[in-house]
Amino acid sequence: MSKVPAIRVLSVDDHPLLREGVATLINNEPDMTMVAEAASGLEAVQGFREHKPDVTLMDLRLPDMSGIDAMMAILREFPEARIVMLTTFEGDVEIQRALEAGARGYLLKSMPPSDLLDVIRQVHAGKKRIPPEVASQLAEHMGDELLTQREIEVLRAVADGNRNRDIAEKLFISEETVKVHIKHIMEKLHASDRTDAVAIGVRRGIIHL
Amino acid sequence: MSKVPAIRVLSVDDHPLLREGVATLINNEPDMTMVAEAASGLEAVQGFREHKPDVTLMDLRLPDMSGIDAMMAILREFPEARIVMLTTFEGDVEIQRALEAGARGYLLKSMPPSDLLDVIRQVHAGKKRIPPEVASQLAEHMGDELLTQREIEVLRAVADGNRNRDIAEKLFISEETVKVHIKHIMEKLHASDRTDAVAIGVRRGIIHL
DNA sequence: AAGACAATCACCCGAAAGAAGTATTTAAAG
DNA sequence: CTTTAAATACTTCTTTCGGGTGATTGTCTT
Repeated sequence: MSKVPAIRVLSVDDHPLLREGVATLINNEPDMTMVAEAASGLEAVQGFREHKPDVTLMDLRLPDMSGIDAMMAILREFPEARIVMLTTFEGDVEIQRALEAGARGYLLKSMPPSDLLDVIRQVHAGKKRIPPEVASQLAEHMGDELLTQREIEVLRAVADGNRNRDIAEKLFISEETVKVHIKHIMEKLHASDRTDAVAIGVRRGIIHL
Repeated sequence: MSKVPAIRVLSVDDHPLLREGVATLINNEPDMTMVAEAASGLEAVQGFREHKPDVTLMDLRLPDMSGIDAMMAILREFPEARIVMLTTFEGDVEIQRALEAGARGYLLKSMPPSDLLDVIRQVHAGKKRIPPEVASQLAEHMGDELLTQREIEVLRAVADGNRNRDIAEKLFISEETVKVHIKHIMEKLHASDRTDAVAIGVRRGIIHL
């Protein structure tokens, strides 16, 4: 019989226990093997360089940089890298950003391990896999306009408790312009006021507290 | 030589991979054994009734109820239960509530597994263990006055994007009273306005989005 | 070149929010 | 039985916010 080489996996997560769980799961599968672990974005890039895993499982929030940034760093160097996000539920914007940046899959830590194995195999075979829970969350806000970079800056400043006048000073624009930005933000997010806008922005992963 | 009975552990977390990691870690220790797992608060209570574990590891956010509520439910029935919170970082208020409600320890998922084992042994021996990272976070807001239940209700309503008038209607009080509550909230949280109050409330674990 | 969009600024106006003070009622704590 | 704390309510005053309308500039796309 012909022996197929095992799928070599890299796990990136700042929770040792989670990595341990992934390692146990992976190494119990005959056709998979865990080749490395990383607890931060930098470690992830180094680990990828060193081991060239077939599939990388990447958490979204890491101590040094976001998982998306870490993924982009890897993809710049290895465009054919197969990376799957594995995270607790985040807003639809995070999901979208991850997929646009080149993630081959998006898994939730609450999913059954069998789904995880399934997606790893599919991604290794060159496919993309987005589970229905994630896809439907994504579809929820399909038509919605995205905030511009400037609007996100303003929203962050609002979330920090700044008045319009303070935001104007910090961004070197007039208070009137700030108001226009906030008006657009509230329209795009369907928010009733600035506080609601911040809450929605956080829920959807547009900003972080 | 006398054989000491192993420490029997129950793990409560809605992430299967995390539970798997805990199980692997525990079962690799000669003096510990994993007797059950639970993915929700209800399962946790049932699992405790059935197995009477020596130490219970409990996540803070579960699908059906908060980990603190689940812990309180268990403690009502078994006051001598030894429960340790094991979670990602939450606000100081969550930590305080957990400890006041009877948690014997508070661990972060980002800590090294050896710390976890250490705390389990200490708690099993009847001690309480709060790691320094957690303790210092707790000390940060030691002098601060806590929000009253009513104030938390109002803050939740603010976070939902309600105007003062709407809050007044929903809580069956006058708009003036709502203003007084919000003034007190902002003073206690050192917030510059209602939006800041919501942001701080979320960061400190007083409310959730 | 035309059109679309993002970012900028201005002026007006009414609605809301926030600051400060006073006061009553009830409930808990001493 | 006081004292304290929480929740309630009202008045006055100032500041801030948010809606509407309109305009300019630069960039990018078609």
